[in-house]
Amino acid sequence: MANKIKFERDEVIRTAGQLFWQKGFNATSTRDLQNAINMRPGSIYAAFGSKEGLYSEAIKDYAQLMQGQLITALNEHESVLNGLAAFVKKVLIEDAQCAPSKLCMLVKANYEFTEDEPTLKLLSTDLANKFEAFLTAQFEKAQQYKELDTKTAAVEYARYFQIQFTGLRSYLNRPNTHALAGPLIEQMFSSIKQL
Amino acid sequence: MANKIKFERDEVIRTAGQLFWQKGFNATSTRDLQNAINMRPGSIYAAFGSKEGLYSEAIKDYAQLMQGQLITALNEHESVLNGLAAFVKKVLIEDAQCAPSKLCMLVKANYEFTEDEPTLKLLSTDLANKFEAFLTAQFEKAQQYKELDTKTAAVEYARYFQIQFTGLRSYLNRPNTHALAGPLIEQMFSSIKQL
DNA sequence: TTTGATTTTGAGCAACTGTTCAAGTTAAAA
DNA sequence: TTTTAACTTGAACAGTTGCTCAAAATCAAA
Repeated sequence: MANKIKFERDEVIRTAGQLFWQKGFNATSTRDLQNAINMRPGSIYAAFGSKEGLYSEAIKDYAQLMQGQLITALNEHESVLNGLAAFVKKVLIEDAQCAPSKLCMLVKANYEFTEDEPTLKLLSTDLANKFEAFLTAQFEKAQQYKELDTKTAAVEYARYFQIQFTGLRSYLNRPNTHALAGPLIEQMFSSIKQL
Repeated sequence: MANKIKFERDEVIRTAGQLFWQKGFNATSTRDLQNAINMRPGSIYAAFGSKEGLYSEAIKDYAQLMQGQLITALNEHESVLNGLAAFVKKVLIEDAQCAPSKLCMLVKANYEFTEDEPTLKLLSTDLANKFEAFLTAQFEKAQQYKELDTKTAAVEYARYFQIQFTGLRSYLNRPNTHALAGPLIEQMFSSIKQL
């Protein structure tokens, strides 16, 4: 007894997310979004409430997608550290060409949002903390498997990993640095083992 | 034979820079700037040409200020590594409270600008490269003073330093992480020495 | 085939954006 | 004191922004 929704919600969120990831929240206009997802303002606002609402869905989707990629990489390797390295290589080398940005969308959010966008600042912080918790669990596993020393707490490994990963992505965002990706990833993991 | 300029150019650039540093380029409106520097549009555009022009001056000023702080820290310490550590501590611990942002304005620029802002993207890249060159020179000095092994090239030390520093600042931008600053800086420098 | 709840459309609003420029103000030089 | 080039002012413009809402389109149920 009604008209049916004519768009695939997940697909729309994914496409909008690609734009947001590339240009950031502020630099993405609602007209940009309308064109990208091929929806008129009325439909967008009926489905997502606001530009902020759509962005929220998009960044949550991104975080879930990333965690999914990490889980896949971990499943494909016996060693936790090898799984983590495979994930980092996939993101920084394979996906680097086709992804909307070389930077992590979560970190980009962390850079963009200040106290005058409290909702989105909080959301990005929350997603980052959840990712850290997931990483910590993985490093605990690595310690159980005797891959890493237990003198350093798992959460410290997780922090160190994120600092390395974020710093590395930021550096590789500069022009003409692609060739450095491989060696710098090696360096990253050898320094993790030395922690 | 004229009216005199009534504003201190350097002071205006500094104040505008603080706003840009805090909110980013896109989120800072020209009205925000007008209020902050207490100038009317006509004067601003006569002096700086455009919002981009003012931002350019501001980010160049920031880079120079930072390099000045680093030089000061290096002069106050016999050891290059101790000088670098003092600089990092000053930025991440002392200045962290009062600075407009916990993040580096150059890196923030690197995160914000895409190919549709080619001028500012290029400028931020250029300033980052110049900072790397300066850092490389310092690590060369550290090697000459036998503070660091010469097996690793100075430019690799400089890259590693930047990756650590950027990653660390990004991490410390998260809420409730201030207490971690000290230990993480120690960790950073012990890992540099192990490189 | 009609009904009616639901979704889609897109013109358009009010606020904000970066920027311009004619008019006013200033102060050194004549 | 007058002149005049330089600087400041702020109203206003044209374009963009996020968003609304009445009207049109849609389709399952009656």
